[in-house]
Amino acid sequence: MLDHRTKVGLERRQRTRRRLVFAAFHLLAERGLDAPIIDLLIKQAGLSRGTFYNHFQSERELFMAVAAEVSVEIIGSVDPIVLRHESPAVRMACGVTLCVKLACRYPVIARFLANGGTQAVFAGGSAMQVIGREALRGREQGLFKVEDLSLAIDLVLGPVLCTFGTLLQREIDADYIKALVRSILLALGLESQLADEVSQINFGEPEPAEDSIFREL
Amino acid sequence: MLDHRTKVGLERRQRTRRRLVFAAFHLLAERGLDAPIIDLLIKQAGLSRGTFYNHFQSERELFMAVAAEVSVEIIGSVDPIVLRHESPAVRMACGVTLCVKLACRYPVIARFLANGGTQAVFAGGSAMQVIGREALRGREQGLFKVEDLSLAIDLVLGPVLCTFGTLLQREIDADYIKALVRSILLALGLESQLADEVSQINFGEPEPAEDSIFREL
Amino acid sequence: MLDHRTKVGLERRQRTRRRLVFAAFHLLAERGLDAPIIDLLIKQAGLSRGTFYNHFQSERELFMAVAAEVSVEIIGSVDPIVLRHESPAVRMACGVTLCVKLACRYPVIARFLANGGTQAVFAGGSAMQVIGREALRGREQGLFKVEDLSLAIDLVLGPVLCTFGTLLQREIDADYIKALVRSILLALGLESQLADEVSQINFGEPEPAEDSIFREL
Amino acid sequence: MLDHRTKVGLERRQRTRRRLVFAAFHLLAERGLDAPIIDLLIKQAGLSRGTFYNHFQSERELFMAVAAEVSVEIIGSVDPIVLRHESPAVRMACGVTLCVKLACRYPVIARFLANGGTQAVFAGGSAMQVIGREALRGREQGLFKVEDLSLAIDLVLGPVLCTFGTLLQREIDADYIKALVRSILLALGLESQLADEVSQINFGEPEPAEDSIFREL
DNA sequence: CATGAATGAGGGTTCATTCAT
DNA sequence: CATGAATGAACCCTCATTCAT
Repeated sequence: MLDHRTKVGLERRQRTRRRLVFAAFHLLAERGLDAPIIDLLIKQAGLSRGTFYNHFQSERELFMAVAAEVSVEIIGSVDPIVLRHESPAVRMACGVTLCVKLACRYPVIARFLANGGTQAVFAGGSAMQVIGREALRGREQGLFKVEDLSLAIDLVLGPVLCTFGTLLQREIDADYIKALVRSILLALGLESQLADEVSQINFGEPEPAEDSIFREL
Repeated sequence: MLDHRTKVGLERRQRTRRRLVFAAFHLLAERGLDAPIIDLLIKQAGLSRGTFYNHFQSERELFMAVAAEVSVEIIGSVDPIVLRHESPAVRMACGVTLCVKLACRYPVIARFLANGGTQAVFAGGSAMQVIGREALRGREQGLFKVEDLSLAIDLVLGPVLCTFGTLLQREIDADYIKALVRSILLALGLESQLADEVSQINFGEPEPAEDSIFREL
Repeated sequence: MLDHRTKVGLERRQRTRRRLVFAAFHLLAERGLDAPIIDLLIKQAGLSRGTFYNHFQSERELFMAVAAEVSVEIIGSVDPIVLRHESPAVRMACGVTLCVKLACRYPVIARFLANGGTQAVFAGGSAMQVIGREALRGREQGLFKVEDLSLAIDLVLGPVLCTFGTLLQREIDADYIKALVRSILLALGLESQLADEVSQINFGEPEPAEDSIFREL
Repeated sequence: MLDHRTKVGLERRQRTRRRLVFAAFHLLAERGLDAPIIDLLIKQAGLSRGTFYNHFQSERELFMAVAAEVSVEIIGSVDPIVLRHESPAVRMACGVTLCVKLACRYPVIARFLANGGTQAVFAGGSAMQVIGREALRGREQGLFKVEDLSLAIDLVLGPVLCTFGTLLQREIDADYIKALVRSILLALGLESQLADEVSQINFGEPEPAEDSIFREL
């Protein structure tokens, strides 16, 4: 009996928290990471100030939660598909392709990360970890030639983040993405012919969760 | 007589404005582009609130002025040396190398651009123009293979901006820069062997003006 | 339970708002309608800056609220007594008499309206409506001879506002008011003998609410 | 020789001062008596800040100078014509008529006095003196019945100032002015028939000086 | 645990006035 | 006597956070 009440309460709490993170993500994407959002946030979420502070001790904490959630959901939409492949080169291509496709389908992601830049990526964290993982394996297998791991990450992350900026200003199509992927693989030192082949693979679509925070308001 | 007075006044005005831009640049780099800085700014510049608003109608206008000045001074320190070379590949290598070296010598530049990301680069403007110029020539000469101009720019700008973030966290040496340059040239589609050769050239040092805003406080 | 909490909150809010309007009215009367008053206002009301802006979006909005409240309270103190009479001439006499008496008892009213002049009266609004109402009826009954309604209003409002200025500089007694009333009625075209009679009526005293904003600080 | 130089200098000084008063008058009328005007003022007058402060010690002093000048010029445009008549009643009618006509021709006057209300009139000063003069004579000759001099002034000034407000909102014609004059005379206690006759007199037009500050910019 | 009224430090901006040239 | 760069007190307003109910 008490267990039940506790459980119901916890679920409700989680739902409320999610509503806040969802609304905050869209507001931060739209208005920038330093914009004041609490007033609008609680309005959009239909909650009171007090409730907000019951869930997050500060605005900063909210931002961290959003960045983490964005990170988790991107990885969650992309990595399971990436892991179906073996070769680090294919995996890297797959990851980049699906991330950009995801951002095309939900431009709010591009806006959030373009606005937030480094800050947002670092706060989220896991992106770098995943890129690093494949960069390392690729080097071990002699596919990639870049020695320095952090350089390898920059070579992937830099163009992808810039592409987010680009796709907010004009349509980008499958060919654009393929060219981007090919260039990134070349930058990492993959042989030209391999890069050509790998960048031509069709990786399907990213698969965000049903109730993803990326969905439109 | 009147000319003299006018001239003295104008010079004075220019000096004051420069003091403001100088101090603002360092503060924005340190505290982020959205941080409130006017209070500290006028304190550091040793000027009054009113003086600030005699020179800039708003904080935003100050930011634009700083971004423009940063852009002008970077280009001014780098482009004259870049233009001594002929080949677009060499020029691109030279430009990237000198920019990163400049940021190594004056990390405040890295901080400003890493913090400001896209915003700061766009506001300044000229960087993209210069990259675009060489990307175009390189393609015309069959050196680079990337069709889309904005993609080419992203492939250069992205890794460089990320490198600015990296050099704030740890030392990066000449080899790191060479590896970066080589990767960027590869990404643009330059032949592997050429990329190797070009990235080995020694481009000397950037030459910022004596009274550059980059100098330490 | 929830109703109770809501009700208590609302009452509290209303009390706070009233404190702000009250203090603002006295400050505006003392220092003029264009004077900066927020600092003193919140000090006198014992409230914080934020509270002020929770109740009024801007200083202008505060002024409008004060003007409206002044208008409502003057009408509320005077009109019920005016309406006990039938004849437009008597009503007009009654209204003018009671308004001037009210201003004599609470010179802060005179100060507010003398300072604010037209602006304050217009913003409040209702004064002109009430005067217009009686001017119209008086003309319909052939008592007043002034054709143009706005002229009729000016003939009443002008002298009364000037009288507010006068009573701030020297005492004015019942006879002064009677002379004023008589002159206004004559100006409107009332027959001389009637004007004499009507201006001799004793109209008692205005009856402001207990917690009127007119009361002294 | 020196006399000549001195004289030329003084004349220049007077012209400069006049330019300032002229521009200030129009700005104050347009933007209100509490509006900041110095920046625009010196711009419109084509003078420097320093020059302004060579002529007026403070903004307040400028305002006083403008109010005085307005007063002098109104009286100067109207009183010479008023004094052609003998009867206080006719003179009062003449003065009111010409003042209102003047404000119709130069609405900037109405704006200045409507905005400034009592303040502007008092600061200027002389209006009340002239009205008082005729009110007194009229009473001595048994034409007017109002005992209290300041009440008499209020009965004239009040409606006239209100009329200034009215003429800013809609056209007023000769009949409107005649009705206004008639009402004012009645208010002062003039016999009805006389009031009718006097208010029908055609008083011509006010005669402002060639270089009056009232002229359009 | 929810509510929303109240808080107040902190920010950007204005503008009358001064003063070195 | 003219100039206009510089001054700084004073102002309006925001918004993250607290806390009594």
